[in-house]
Amino acid sequence: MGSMLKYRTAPEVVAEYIRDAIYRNELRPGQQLQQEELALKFGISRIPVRDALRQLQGEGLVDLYPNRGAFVSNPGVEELREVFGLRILLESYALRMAVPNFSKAELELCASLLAQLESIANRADWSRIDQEFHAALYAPCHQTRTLNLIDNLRGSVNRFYYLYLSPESYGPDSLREHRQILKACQKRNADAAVSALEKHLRGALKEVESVSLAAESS
Amino acid sequence: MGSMLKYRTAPEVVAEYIRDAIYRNELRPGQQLQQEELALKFGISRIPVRDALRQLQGEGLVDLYPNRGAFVSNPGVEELREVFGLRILLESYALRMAVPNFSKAELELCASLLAQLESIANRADWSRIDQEFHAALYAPCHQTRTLNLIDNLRGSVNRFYYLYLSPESYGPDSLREHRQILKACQKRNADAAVSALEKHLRGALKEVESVSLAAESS
DNA sequence: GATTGTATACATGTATACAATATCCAAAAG
DNA sequence: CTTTTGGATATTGTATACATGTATACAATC
Repeated sequence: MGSMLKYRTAPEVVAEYIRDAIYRNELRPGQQLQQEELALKFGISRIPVRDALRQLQGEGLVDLYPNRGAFVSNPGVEELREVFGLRILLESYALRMAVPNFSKAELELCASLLAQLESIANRADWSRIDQEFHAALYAPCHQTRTLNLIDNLRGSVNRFYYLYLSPESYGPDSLREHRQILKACQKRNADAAVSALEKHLRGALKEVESVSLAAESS
Repeated sequence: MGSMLKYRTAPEVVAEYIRDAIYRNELRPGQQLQQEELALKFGISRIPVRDALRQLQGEGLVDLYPNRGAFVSNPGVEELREVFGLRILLESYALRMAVPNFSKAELELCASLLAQLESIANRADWSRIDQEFHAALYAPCHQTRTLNLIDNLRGSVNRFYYLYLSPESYGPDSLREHRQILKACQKRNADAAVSALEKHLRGALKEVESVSLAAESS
């Protein structure tokens, strides 16, 4: 990490709030984000809010239209398919590099996160821990730009996964695949790990597709 | 600004200028970008300049340090290797999807750009046409986010390729590989095209590595 | 002499004020 | 009745002014 200063600037605070709210589906796709409203909420002026929105645009979470405003990005089915294609490509790439590097501690972290997932019912916690589990899987590849890209891609589509689906519907399959991935990592079997991960992502895409298609035709 | 072409907003104009200057190595890696100076240059205030810098940060061309300023990004050898790894992954992916889709017109565009490359001596033109040739190769995959990612990755490292090397040194190899790629596309041979592209990129990485290592040890 | 503390200059961060643009709705024309 | 047009309103875009943080140079201390 660049600096150890926990020093957080106003635009970062605002960006983090909006990002989190989008992840939680508190802010819905297509919804407008008004500068004045956000400025009032944080007791600041619109300038740092604009900085935050620019940053989020770079992450693909927000679309900016000149003189019209900022909107939570709302990808169609085609774009979702494209992003999932990229995720499969990049997450497989990162996982394959990570497998030979896993330390004992890193494997235990994954196992611990998986254990937490096994005993979770509510949507918000599942989403957060799921994210952490995947991040822990890829982290040992030690490539910061790659990890950032993966984070962005996951962030821009994962919210659809949790938008309408209940943990009961996606939980069992997802958990089984998670266990397969981790077991393969423990055995240092990169091919098996990647193969299980791909199945996992293709399953997620199918769920998201059905939800998204239903939403578009309404 | 004197004659404001209505085709873009001020931040975009500034961002494009800086981006282009970085590509041309007019602005060197590590160099500071002062808001006031840029504002004066364009006859505007610092606010739209700040917007432009935020945008460029998202593209990875500029690093922003709070209360200290904006600097042209200056990746080390490790990061260059990482980005080239990502480029090989993503550009191969895009090219493989593009090959079956090439129209006659698209193939002719590539051929025309290649012909221009054959007869170019100066560095700046080579860089621009080379960029266009590669863009034309991947465009038929019709995946906008993928193409944007590739553009960003190319932009953040390609400038090092043209920083110290003379066209005489990289021209011949590069041209031969370009011809191989295009020929394979014309024959709809995706494997051959991707294989030639990978060789091309690995060669470029080697050149950049030697330049960058020399610069770091100085 | 080297290191630490302090003052000054300068660049960045942000608030306020104003300008430009888009949106909305009512009134008029077809 | 539909379409168009004009202006009122709201929101974004930008300039100016002020506040805050950082770096450089110099003084004080060990």
